[in-house]
Amino acid sequence: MNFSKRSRYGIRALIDLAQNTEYNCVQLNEIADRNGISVKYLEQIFAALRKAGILRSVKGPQGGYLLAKAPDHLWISEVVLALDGDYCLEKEEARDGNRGEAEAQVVQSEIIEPINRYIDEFLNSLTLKKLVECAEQYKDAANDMYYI
Amino acid sequence: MNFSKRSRYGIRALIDLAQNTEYNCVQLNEIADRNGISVKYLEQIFAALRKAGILRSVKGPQGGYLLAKAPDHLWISEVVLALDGDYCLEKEEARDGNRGEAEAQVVQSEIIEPINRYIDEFLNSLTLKKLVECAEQYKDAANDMYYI
DNA sequence: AAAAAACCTATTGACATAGTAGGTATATAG
DNA sequence: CTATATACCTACTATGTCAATAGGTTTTTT
Repeated sequence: MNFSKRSRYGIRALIDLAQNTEYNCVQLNEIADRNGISVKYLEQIFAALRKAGILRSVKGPQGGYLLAKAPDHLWISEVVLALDGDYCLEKEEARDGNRGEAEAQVVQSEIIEPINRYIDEFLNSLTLKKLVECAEQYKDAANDMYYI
Repeated sequence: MNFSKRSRYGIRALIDLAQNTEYNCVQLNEIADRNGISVKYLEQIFAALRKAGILRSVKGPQGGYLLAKAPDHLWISEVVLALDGDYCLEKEEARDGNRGEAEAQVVQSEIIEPINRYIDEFLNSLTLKKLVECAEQYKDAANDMYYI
């Protein structure tokens, strides 16, 4: 049970991008560098985000990436879906016919489904904007530490 | 993001065991057979459950397995922990020093931790007894279908 | 003594993940 | 118009985990 690096890096990179864009695009290698992520790996991640309509890109010198949506209309569920495919836990089914069907059904309805529902609702209510605000708070707090 | 077969099979087998024990032990191969699970694989699963103090075993003819605890005192979190180790999502950390530390921290505190908390509380409040009751309800419902 | 059960350890095949490598295409700046 | 900076594309690889299989040994009952 885990969250892939792909999604984690993608989300971190989007937070970074949202913070550093000033109507202009931001270069992928800058983002990769600021976050300690392999450039080549982040390329693949951004390709998927672009295909999903989450990012827009500009080629050539001074090119880079832009958010295709406002951060408060970009849900984290979309991002995870674009990067990892369906994040729901796999359905539990008895192998053949009805041997152990009741038991499999119970695992499905009493464990898998409730967890799926929670994660789905949770990621569907979380926007990039929220995460960016948190990152700013965190940075402010870290800065304050220096001045005490 | 998924639940392992190991845990799924383990839980299903425990539901079966709880339903079929009558103060006597139940043979592993019967459980495996009833649930369409490989005997050899279930052996490994039961070995782990025994080491975790969830099952007791009796060797020799007429031997088999018994629950080591009452079903209403056996939490599903224990079972998953015994079979898969820690089921919490891995911690998100910036790779080196503080490059991207704020972003990594946000992923950790705003995504990973809330999901972990939910799953932990959920599995910690779910007992085997509850699952057995559900399985019985499900079987009754399936039986009723025949008589309509 | 034979058989039935648990118990133990090693091996395997398939697959996914995380990353690397080496290029091509396109737009801008000079 | 050429060099360069950027995105874009496809293939490959190393590692590890999961799900199972295989082939035994040990213990206890009958």
